[in-house]
Amino acid sequence: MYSKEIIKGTLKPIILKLLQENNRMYGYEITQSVKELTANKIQITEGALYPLLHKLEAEGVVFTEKENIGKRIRKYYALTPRGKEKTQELVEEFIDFMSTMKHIFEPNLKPGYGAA
Amino acid sequence: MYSKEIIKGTLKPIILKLLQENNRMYGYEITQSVKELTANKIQITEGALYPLLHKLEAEGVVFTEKENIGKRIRKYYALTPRGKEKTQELVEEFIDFMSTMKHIFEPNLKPGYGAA
DNA sequence: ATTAATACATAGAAGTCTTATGTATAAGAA
DNA sequence: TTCTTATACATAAGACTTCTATGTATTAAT
Repeated sequence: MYSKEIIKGTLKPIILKLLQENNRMYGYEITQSVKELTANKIQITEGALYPLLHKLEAEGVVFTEKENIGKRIRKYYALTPRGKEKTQELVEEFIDFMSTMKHIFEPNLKPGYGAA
Repeated sequence: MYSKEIIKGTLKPIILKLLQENNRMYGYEITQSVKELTANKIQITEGALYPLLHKLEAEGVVFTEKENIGKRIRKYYALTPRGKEKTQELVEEFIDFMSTMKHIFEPNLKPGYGAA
């Protein structure tokens, strides 16, 4: 597990990137997906996830579909057309940002190496 | 300039990394250095920088030396021995974190490619 | 003479995420 | 069958980080 501070600011990009690749996902699925993808190094807490998903829905970035799984309700989230555009921009910005950070933290490597 | 949210959580790692490489730096120098290193994409605000430097000093991570430049006071910051250890850990964690993020955002690349 | 750059600092507000808590169903273990 | 764990949603209060705005003062440039 990474220290909390280091992860700040990455929640939204991660969620949107996952939705970009998976068409639709439900909250719990997102938490598990991130856990697996990061070998337990990042665990999204529900207290952070659900309010953010609600906010994204209110902003028109995602829309929801409810499904009944037995007696339980599952709420799927997917990107709206506008959400897809926003996500593409954010993902590109994030990749650029990581490239810049790499430049600071691994200055021995050639600039842009391994990045877009 | 990157959007504000994306930079969250990176201020401390960046500052400590710079101090690790430069022995000692003063506040304004840090802001300019980050500006140059990132081609104006990241500009550390003074309202974020100074309180953080003061906090790091209170925690024993950095110590200060004041110097008079003409009639102006310049306050240099440098890592304490303990600060050097902490910084090394944090820098390694950050590089690991970036590698994990790259794995999510550029899954077409081989894992660990270009990272430590 | 005025503006921009250098150089420090703090207060209040905004925003992000954590911790804690709550509800409820389904599956698996004892 | 009972208890625990996993699944699945949700919110409120607080901690923490960073921004915006403001303030002071010296030096360099126009």
